[in-house]
Amino acid sequence: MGRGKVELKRIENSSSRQVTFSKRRTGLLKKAFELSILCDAEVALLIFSSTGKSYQFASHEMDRTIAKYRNEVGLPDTTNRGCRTMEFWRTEIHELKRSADDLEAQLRHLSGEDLSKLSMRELKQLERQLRTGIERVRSKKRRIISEHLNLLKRNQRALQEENNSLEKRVKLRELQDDDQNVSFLSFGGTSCS
Amino acid sequence: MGRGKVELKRIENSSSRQVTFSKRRTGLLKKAFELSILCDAEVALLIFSSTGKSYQFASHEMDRTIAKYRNEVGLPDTTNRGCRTMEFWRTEIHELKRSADDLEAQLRHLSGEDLSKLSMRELKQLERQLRTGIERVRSKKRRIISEHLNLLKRNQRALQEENNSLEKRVKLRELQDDDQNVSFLSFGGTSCS
DNA sequence: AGCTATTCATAAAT
DNA sequence: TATTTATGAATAGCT
Repeated sequence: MGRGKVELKRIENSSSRQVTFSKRRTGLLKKAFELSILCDAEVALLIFSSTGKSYQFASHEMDRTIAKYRNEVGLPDTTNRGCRTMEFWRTEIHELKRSADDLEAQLRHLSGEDLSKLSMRELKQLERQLRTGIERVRSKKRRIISEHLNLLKRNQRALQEENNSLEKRVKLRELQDDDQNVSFLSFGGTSCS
Repeated sequence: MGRGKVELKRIENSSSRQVTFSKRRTGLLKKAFELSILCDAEVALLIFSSTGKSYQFASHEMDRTIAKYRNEVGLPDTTNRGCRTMEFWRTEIHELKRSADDLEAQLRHLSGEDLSKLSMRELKQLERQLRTGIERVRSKKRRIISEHLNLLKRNQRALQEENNSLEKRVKLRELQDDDQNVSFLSFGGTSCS
């Protein structure tokens, strides 16, 4: 943004670098903040300028977020002792419960319940979502039915063919019987088993 | 950015929130990266979605940056651990996550995803549920629209009445003015302000 | 620091 | 989810 693209490499001019650092740092911190608010996310951001000055943002307790990171990455968390750990788990569980509640609310909405607090726009989104869902379900059903039909047809064809061949054999047999009968009648041949 | 401003508050619609989270997270990580390159800064960024998924960026070794932060903030870090109740919390969390997964699966089904394992009977149930849902949503929409219409009509009627009364007053005033003009012309009455 | 001309990011819709 | 489009934001280069 600005008057021309910028190549992604260290800005050599030191004062430009400083100015850009200042502007972009502000922008980055703002965006981190916005993400945490808009999307209910937990965000921690640490920035050190090349001259060593430090800037941070943390949507929650910084240590907590770092602990979470450590936990995620695998290493046991080095920040705290027992009691705080417990607090950590408690929060963790609380959040999981909250997100479960959220999921349940979504489910209710998709079932057409609890609609009273939704705006027109949200209702429209919901309807679109439901329409997409129903269309997919129907399409899946059609596929299943058509597969089933194909199967039946194939079976039918096979049965038909079997029928034909049996019929031929029967006719053949009848012809043979006739022949034998003829033989029998004509020459008094032996009986067949 | 995008089609309209966005209020800085948690996005209530969960799927919008998810989409926005995904987009903004990407943007934020990119900007963090650019800042570190362009300005030769040390940047660490931790992001956790509200459902607990984790994303990070670190221009240098993450632990190094975190240690730098701790040093900056004052508290040197401790490497202590050891709660035996931890196993309990772990289980607790595991169960919560499982039930959340369950809810998510249901949601996916209602959105027409992951249908491959469902039987015909289940698909039919799903379709019925979706139909019910969509019908309820539509009915809610109709109610809102009709209420809105009524409101507009009432307003319109009120405005019309106000118009009528204003019109009357204007006519009255015109009549009075005419009278005064007549008076003025006939008897040289004083001017009005 | 301010000021634009531009490029970017992204909310909605598809 | 990916793409597209319409718009609001961020910011590079100047002053």
